[in-house]
Amino acid sequence: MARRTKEQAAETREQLLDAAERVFHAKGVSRATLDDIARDAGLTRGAVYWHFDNKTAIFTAMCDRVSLPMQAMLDAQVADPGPDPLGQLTRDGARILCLVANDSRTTRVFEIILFKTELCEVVAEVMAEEAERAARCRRQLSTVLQAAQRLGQIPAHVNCDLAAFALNSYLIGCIREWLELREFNLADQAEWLMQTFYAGLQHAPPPPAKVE
Amino acid sequence: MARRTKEQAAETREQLLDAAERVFHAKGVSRATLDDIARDAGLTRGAVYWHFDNKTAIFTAMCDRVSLPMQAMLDAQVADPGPDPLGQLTRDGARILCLVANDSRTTRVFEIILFKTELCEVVAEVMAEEAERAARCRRQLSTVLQAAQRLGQIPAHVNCDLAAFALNSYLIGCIREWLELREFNLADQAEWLMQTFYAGLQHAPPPPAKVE
DNA sequence: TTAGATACATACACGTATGTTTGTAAACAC
DNA sequence: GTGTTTACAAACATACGTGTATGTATCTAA
Repeated sequence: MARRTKEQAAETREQLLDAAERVFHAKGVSRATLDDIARDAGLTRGAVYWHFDNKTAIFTAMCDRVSLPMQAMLDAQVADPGPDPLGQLTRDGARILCLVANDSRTTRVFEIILFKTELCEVVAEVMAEEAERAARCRRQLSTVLQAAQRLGQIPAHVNCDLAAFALNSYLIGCIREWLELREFNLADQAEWLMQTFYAGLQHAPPPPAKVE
Repeated sequence: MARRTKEQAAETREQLLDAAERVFHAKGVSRATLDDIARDAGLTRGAVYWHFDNKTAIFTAMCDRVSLPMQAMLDAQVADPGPDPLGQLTRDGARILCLVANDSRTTRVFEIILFKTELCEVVAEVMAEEAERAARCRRQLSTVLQAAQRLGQIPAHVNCDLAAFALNSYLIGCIREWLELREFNLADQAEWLMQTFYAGLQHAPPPPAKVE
C-alpha cells in the first residue's frame, strides 16, 4: 500500500475509531473482530495493527475521545464552586444528560460502555483506570457538596460522601435507563430530574450512621 | 458415564448454573467457554449440552433463579398498595438493596448482568425479554406512585411515569455504583438512600412538560 | 536522487470454541 | 432378567480470531 502523509494517517486513525464505535455498538466489544473494524473503515487489519497494539488499545482510545472533555468540565466546576454550588451542580448534571441525549458520539460510546462491554480480570488495567476515574469523580462531587453545605444549601447532618455516591448513582442510572428506554426527550426533562434529586438532599432525613 | 437418578440430574443442573455464575463473573459472559463452565462444575461439555441448548440458555436460566423471586415481590406490592404506598416503596427499595448487599447469589448475578454481559443484536431475544421486563417494572412503579399521589403523599403536579423512571434509575444506579465501589455497608445506608429520594419527590418542582 | 522509514495490505501459523456424533454404564420399565 | 432410555463422557470436524511475518508502494529527508 502507498504511504500516506502524516495528516492522512491521522485521519485514518480517526476513521478506525469511528468504525470501532459502530462495530462495538453493533456486536459488543468482545464479539467485535479487528477485521470487522478494519472492513467497516474500508481498510484491513494491517492498518489496525499499525495504529493500535490490540483491541483494548482501540477501546481506550475510543473512550478517551468522549470522556476527556467531560472530565475537564468537572475539573473546572471543582476549581471554582461559585456562589451557588448546588444550582451549578444541577445545571452541570442536566448538561451531561443533554450531552448524552443530543451528541450522537457521546450517546454511542455511553451505550457501548454501559451495555456492550464486559469488565473482567482479562482487562484488569482498564478496570483499574475506570475505578480510579470513578473514585476521583466521587471525591470531586463530595467537595462541591461540602461547599454547598457550608453555604447552608444542604442540611448539616447530611454525609457528603454518601450524598456524592447517591448523586453519581442517580446520574449513571438515569443515563443507563434512558439509553435503554428512549421513550421521552431526556433534554426536556433533565432539569426536572436533577432539581428533584437536589430537593431530596435539601429535605434529607438525618443519617443512621457514618459511611465507610 | 453412568446414568444418574432424576434427583441427581436436577442437582447436576443446579451445579452447572452455580458454575456458570462463577465463570461468567470471572471471565465475562462472552469470554466464558462452555468447557470452562463444565470443568468448574467437575463435569464435561456433554453434561452442559444435555441440560441446555447453548450458552444463552444457561444465561437465562441463571438469571431466572434470582429475578423471578424479586418480580414476585413487586407483583405483591402492586396487588395491594396498602395505606402507605410511598413508605412501602421505601421499604421495598431498601429491601432490594439489602438483598444485593447480603445475598451472595444476588450479588454475583447482578454483577454479571450489570458489568459482564454484552447486549447486542446477537442476543436479540434476551434483549427483547429484558426490555419487556423493565417496561413492566416501570408501569408497576408508576401505578404505585399514582396510588401515593391520590393519598396526597406526592404533589399532584408530579408526572408519575417520569417519577417511576427516576426511581428505577436511582435504584439501578445505586446497585451498580455500590457493586463497583463496595466501600461502605449498603444495608446500613439503604433506608437513608431511599428516604432521601422520596423526600425529593415530595418536594419536587412542577414539571416543564409532559413525558413521552 | 536515492536510501530508508512509513503506512498500510496480504498471507500464514496457531490456538481454541462450537456443535455434533458416538460410546457407555447405570437406572428404570416391564 | 432383559431391553430401552437416560445422563453424561469422549472424540471429531469445522470454523474463526489473533498475532506476526512479509511484501510493497509511497513519502521524506539528505
